[in-house]
Amino acid sequence: MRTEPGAADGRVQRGQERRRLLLAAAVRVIGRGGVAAVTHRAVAAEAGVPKSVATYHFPAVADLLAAALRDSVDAYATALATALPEEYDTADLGRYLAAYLDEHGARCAAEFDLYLYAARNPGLRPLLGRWHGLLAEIAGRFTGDPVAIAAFSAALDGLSLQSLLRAEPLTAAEIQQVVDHVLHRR
Amino acid sequence: MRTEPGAADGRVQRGQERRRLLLAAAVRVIGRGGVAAVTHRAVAAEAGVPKSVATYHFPAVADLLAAALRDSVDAYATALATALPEEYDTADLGRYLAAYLDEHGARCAAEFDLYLYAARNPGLRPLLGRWHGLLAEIAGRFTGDPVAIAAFSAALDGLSLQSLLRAEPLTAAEIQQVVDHVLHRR
DNA sequence: AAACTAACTGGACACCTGTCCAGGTTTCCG
DNA sequence: CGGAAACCTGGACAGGTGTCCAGTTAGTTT
Repeated sequence: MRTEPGAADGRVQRGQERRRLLLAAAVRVIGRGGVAAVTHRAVAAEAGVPKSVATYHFPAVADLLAAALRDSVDAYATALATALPEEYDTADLGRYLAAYLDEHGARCAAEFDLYLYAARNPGLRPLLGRWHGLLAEIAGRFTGDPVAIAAFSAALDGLSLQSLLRAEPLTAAEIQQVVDHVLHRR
Repeated sequence: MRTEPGAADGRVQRGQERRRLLLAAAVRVIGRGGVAAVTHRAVAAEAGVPKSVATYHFPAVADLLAAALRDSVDAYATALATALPEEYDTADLGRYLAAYLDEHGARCAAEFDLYLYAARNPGLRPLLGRWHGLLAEIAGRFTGDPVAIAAFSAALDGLSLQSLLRAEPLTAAEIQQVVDHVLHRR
């Protein structure tokens, strides 16, 4: 029987699973030590696989970082889509972001690190279009004003970043207050 | 004649001048390749001095990064203080930030990189208190509302960050629009 | 002028890194 | 069943890195 290109394959399937394992490990490594800490060896050790597995799936370290960025944006988008109810208000948003910052601070730091990495590698910037599109779509649920959307998007990025520098992460109430303010809802 | 401790000294003076030279070089290196690119050798080469000069003034690379962070915040604060008139409005603010992002994008990227570095090294966080104080002070000129101040601070950070990812940096008008919006001035 | 000391320097060391590679294993297709 | 293909692996190599150090220079003080 003929298999379509990219169809199910025991080898390929296990390979791609290991690939995902490596990318998850990479994000943890970045969260701990920044993009600088990403090496084939460190990521492989974090994933609990031999070093060569990393060099096989990602011949160069840059490939690993690019894939981690893509994967990271994807993961955030899907997580957001499944965690928020169909109809949500700014309180839901505040709760979700606060929980994310509290539980996954390292992951959030990793995302910003990859963000800056993309800023210095223009070839990667298109990958972030989806991220900004997501922010704009969320803001679009509350307002049609393009300036308000831009302000919302900037404020969310800024809030997340500032949260990383505080001893205690931001609370849901703090986030909601700022979001409501930015959306002119008070 | 007796010299006070820390008084003018030919050796010390030249030494501190060279120290500043190294820190400026470090920021350029970070702007180009991120914190990861900071090595004694790379910074010394960028500054045009022998490698040992860097290791003498900053025994460990971590010392170099900490000093670069402190220096960077200081430089930004003084630059802002001298570039803005005594009384300024949001248009002045937009113009200043737009010019900064346009001319010193790499430096701005370096600041965010150090920002994240500090997030992962809690001992450095106090150095950023001055930065946030500065933002709060600026916002305080336009409003007394603490939520508006927080929103302003987050939006400025977010705007700067997003500007780094665009093909063309943000314009003064775009920045002013968002700032006015966040300050509820329209 | 002599002692003192901060600043400077090149070199050395062990360690870690990216990348490549030749060979091995498992799975799948014809 | 046989070959192809994707995966996996340990090792090797050259090159870059942090850090230390003994020795030198040149202001400053006494």
